Amino acid sequence: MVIKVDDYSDVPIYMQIRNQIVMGISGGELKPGEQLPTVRALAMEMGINTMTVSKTYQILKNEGYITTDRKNGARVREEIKQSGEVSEDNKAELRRIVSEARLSGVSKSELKKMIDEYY
Amino acid sequence: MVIKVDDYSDVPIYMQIRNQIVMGISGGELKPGEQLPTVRALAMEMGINTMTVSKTYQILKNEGYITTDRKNGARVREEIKQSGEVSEDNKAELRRIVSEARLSGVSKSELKKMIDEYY
Amino acid sequence: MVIKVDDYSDVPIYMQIRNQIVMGISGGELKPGEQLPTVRALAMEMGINTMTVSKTYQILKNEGYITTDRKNGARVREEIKQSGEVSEDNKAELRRIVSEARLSGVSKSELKKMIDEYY
Amino acid sequence: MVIKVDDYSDVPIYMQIRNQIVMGISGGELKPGEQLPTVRALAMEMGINTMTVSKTYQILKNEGYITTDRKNGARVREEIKQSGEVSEDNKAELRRIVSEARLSGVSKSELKKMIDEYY
DNA sequence: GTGGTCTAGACCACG
DNA sequence: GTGGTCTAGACCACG
Repeated sequence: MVIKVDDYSDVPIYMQIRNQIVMGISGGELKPGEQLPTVRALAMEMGINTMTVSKTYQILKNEGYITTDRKNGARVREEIKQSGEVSEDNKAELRRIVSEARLSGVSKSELKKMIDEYY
Repeated sequence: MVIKVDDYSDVPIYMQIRNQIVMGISGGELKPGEQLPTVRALAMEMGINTMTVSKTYQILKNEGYITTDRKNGARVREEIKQSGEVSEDNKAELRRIVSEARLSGVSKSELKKMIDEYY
Repeated sequence: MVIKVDDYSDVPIYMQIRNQIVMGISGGELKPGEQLPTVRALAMEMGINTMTVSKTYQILKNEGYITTDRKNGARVREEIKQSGEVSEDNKAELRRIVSEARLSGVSKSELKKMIDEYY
Repeated sequence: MVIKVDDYSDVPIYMQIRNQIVMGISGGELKPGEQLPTVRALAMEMGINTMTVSKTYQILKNEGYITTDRKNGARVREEIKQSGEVSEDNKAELRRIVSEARLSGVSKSELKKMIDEYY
C-alpha cells in the first residue's frame, strides 16, 4: 500500500498517515492480520521522522485498529471492535460538511451518492 | 442564536465559531440579511478576545457567507454564491468519516439517514 | 449621472463616489463647467450622510477636478490641470495589478486591450 | 529580497508586505520553491510584530502564492494556479487609474509602455 | 525551530 | 459605535 503525504496540508503528517491506513483497512487494501512496515522502514521510505510514524502507530493502537508487539511489529487487528456508532467528533464534522455542501447548492442525493462511492 | 465554544477542542476557537455560524445559516437559524452581533458584543458575551471574533468574521466574509460594513456591522449575505460542489477538503474528510463509520459497523443507510437529518 | 455605492466594498463610500465622479469626467459623462448636485441633494438621493459627500467634494476640489463656491455650488473644473504624469501611488498600484495579472496567466496584450477599452 | 514598509501609507503593513512579495514573485526576484524568511526573522528584520507577518503569510497562502509547513517555513509555490483573468477588483482599479491618467494628459501609448515596463 | 493561536490593550478611519 | 489594524507577549502542536 502506498502512503502519500502532502507536506503543505494543514493536516499534520502523523494524522495523514493515520487516515490513509484507516482508509486502507476499510477499503480492504490492508487485510486483517496483515503486517505493517516497521516504524523505521516506513519513516525511511517516506523521508520523515521516526517519531512521526511512531505517533501514528500509537494512535492506531489506541483506537483499536492495529496491534503492536516487540516480536511481530505492527499488524492490522484481526477483530476490530465495532461500536456500531459514528463518533461524536465525526458527527460534528459530518454536520459541518453537510451544512457547507447545502449552502454550496449540493443536493441531498448528490451527498448520498458520495456515501455510496466512498463506502 | 447561541454559540458555544469547547475550550478543550483541538479546533481553534475562531473556527468553532465560524462553523457554528455556517451551520446556523444552513439550518435557517440565521436568516439572509440578518444582523450578527458586533465583534465586541460577541467577544464580550463569549469571554474571548475581539481579535478572535474579528478573525472569524473576516474568514466568513472571505468565504462569502457574510458581509461587513463599517456602519451596520456584520450581516448574513442575501445571496450566497453557490459553487455547486463539495470542496476537495470536505470530500477528503467525508471519505475519512465514511471509512471510519464502516469499520465501526455503521451501515450505509444509517449514514444516509444522518445526511437526511443534517441537511 | 447615476452614482452607485456598494455598502460592502472595502473602498470607503466617500472614495467610491469620488472615483465615479472622476471616471464620469474622464468618460465625458460630466462636462467641463457642469454643475454637480449639492452636497445635501446628493446625500439625500443616495441615502448617506452629508459629511460623506462633503468629504468627497473636498477631495475632488483639492485634486483640482472641481471648483466650489457658495453661490454656484460645485462644478466640474473648466480646465483641469494636466500634470502629464501618472501619480506615484497609481504607478505603484499599476505595478501591483500587472504583477498579479501576469501571475494569473494574463498576457501583456490582454492588459493593453483593457487599456484601450477603459481609456 | 529587500522589503520596505512605508509607515505613512494608508495601505496596511501586512498588505504592503504581501504586495511586495507578489511583485517579487512576478518579477522573478523570488523563484518558485524559494524559501521565504521565517515569520520571526522577517518581523525582527522589519521591526514589526510577528502577528503582522503571520497575517501576510496566511493571505499569501490563501491566495495560492506560497505554501507553509511546520518543518520548512514558507516557500514560493512551485506551481501557482492561474485563473487566466484579471480579478474584478483589479479591473475596477485599472479603470480608475486609466481615467485619472487620461485626465492628467497621459496618452494611451504611454500607459501601454508602462505595462511593458512592469510586466 | 517553525507556524498557528490567543490575549489584553490600544489606536484608527469611517460614517 | 463599528470593523480593521497593530503591538507585546505568551503558549502550543508539530516535527
